[in-house]
Amino acid sequence: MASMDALSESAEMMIKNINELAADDKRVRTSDLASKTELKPATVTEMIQRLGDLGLVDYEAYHGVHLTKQGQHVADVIEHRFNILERFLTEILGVEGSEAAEVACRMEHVLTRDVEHKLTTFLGIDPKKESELFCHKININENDSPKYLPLSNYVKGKKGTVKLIFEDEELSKILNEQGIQPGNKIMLKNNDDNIYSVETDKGNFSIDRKTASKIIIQN
Amino acid sequence: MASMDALSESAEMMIKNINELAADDKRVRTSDLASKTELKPATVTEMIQRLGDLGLVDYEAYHGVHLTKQGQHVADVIEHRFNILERFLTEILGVEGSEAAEVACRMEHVLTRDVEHKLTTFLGIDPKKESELFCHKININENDSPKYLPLSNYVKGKKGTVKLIFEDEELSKILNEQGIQPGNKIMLKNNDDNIYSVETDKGNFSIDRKTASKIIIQN
DNA sequence: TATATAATTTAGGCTTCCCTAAAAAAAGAA
DNA sequence: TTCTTTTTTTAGGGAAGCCTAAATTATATA
Repeated sequence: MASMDALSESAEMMIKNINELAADDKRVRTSDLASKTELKPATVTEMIQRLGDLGLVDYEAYHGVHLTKQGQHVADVIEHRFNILERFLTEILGVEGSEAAEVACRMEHVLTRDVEHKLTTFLGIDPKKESELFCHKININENDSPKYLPLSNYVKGKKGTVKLIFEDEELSKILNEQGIQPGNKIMLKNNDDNIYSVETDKGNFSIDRKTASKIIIQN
Repeated sequence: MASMDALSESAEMMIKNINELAADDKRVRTSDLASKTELKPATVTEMIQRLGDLGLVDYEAYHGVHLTKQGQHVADVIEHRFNILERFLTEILGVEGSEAAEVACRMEHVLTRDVEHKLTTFLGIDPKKESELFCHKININENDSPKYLPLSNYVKGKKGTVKLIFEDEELSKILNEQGIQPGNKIMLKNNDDNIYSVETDKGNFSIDRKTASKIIIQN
């Protein structure tokens, strides 16, 4: 197995792009890689020849490339690292989408396996179940006449839009980072006594009643 | 102000090392940089000449370098980024020390200012107070405005209110039974490495760092 | 002070990664 | 099928970063 650590960022990016352009089992063409990477065709040729020498890519002159088993493995690792970094940046830190993608794209090349695993676990994903990474879908159910209610009075299992958060800048900031901000959809998954379990597009978490009472929801 | 983004990782590393070797106002010698960076002296000369051309370093042939104001600024930013990344990796993710340092040292060059700020805030540090950055402890005074921190970062002996528990309904249930639920007061009695001893109104018990990192406390 | 030793720089070479321009091959059209 | 157009490769060049070996400058010592 090729030791990933030897690969440059450029080489890894080329592998990533080959992977993203690969449809069916079709070979990826130089010109497609050139436009995707914004490099000149001659540069792409040079790079894929190098990757060919490394056994990461099956290169045939004038007939494009496709990833070898080793190359595919590298691509998978990079994709995984990108995904968890992007999720961490957007869901935990609240970094805006396109910037998160850019930074994740730079960071993906310097993660170690250990850091990758620990970050994956931190995000609440079982590192063994790769599949979880790629499905974070949210069910949308349409509702009836608009009502404004504090989240503390809201209906279990119901989805609504955050309209207002009372006072407390510090609290707002924390809530914002978790996807609770005016305009966003959230769902009250469960509540008993003092605990309100909420699902937002940034994930799940729990808040107390007092906090919930400060969040006004429109269904 | 020099636009950081133009600098290569190598250049930034050289600036970082110059900064770390600078004592008093003494100029840093080529040979010292060579041994610290594990580069050959000729390579160091070449690099510091380039940095000189960029105005980041005051270079005088045969008499070493010292950072210009611009260079010092770059060094400060990098040091800051390294510190918060290292803290995040060790304190939040639980990455072992030397690996955390290595990864932080690679990542420090690809952070944007926004991500840097958000990560700093996440660690419970006010990004505006630079000074806090360099003291490895988080101090919370009685009269501070409310701060939200992961329990894994909280202050030993300090009482705070649980605000939020990330993810994982299973975990929430278990914690709830132990008195860790949003709205409740808890105290971090002690922590070493991976074990966090907590006192709640239901008694005392211990959790691991990973779990502690998912519990957000407000002082 | 003169000279030996140590530190530094210059000179020249190599690889990666980028480019442009020209040649070669493949694909499309007549 | 032949010829034109498009795609791809080759050839050659430049900057960044690394190197070794040789020349140069500074420093230490006799």
